[in-house]
Amino acid sequence: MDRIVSSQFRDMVFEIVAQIPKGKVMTFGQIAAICGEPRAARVVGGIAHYGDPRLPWQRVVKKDGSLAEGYYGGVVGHQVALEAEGVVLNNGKVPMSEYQWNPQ
DNA sequence: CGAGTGACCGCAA
DNA sequence: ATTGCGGCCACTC
Repeated sequence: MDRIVSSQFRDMVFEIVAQIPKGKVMTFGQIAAICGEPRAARVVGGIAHYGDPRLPWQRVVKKDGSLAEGYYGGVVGHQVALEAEGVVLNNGKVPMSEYQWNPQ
């Protein structure tokens, strides 16, 4: 097991999001839980907003499969970005059972 | 430096 | 099913 010596919640989220493969999506709560704080889902959202816009935050969605509201262009732009990645949305939501990715 | 906000999640009524 | 509240970390003013 490799431990992230960065010891920064923010850096941890960056690594995880950056490692999400194309066509896959993760939830804020899931990422936060992997970072060690299953209740800091909101922190991930804040980091996403103030973090590196170059990271594929578009692959990060809510726990129930709905999309983020503060993404560039709104939920509409978010949906388009996901479809461009090869993710098919159903009823405006992502079938997590098929696209939710779990880090090794 | 202090206080407030934020792209969420889970539970309770 | 819907609404309201608490909780965590980082960043901005």
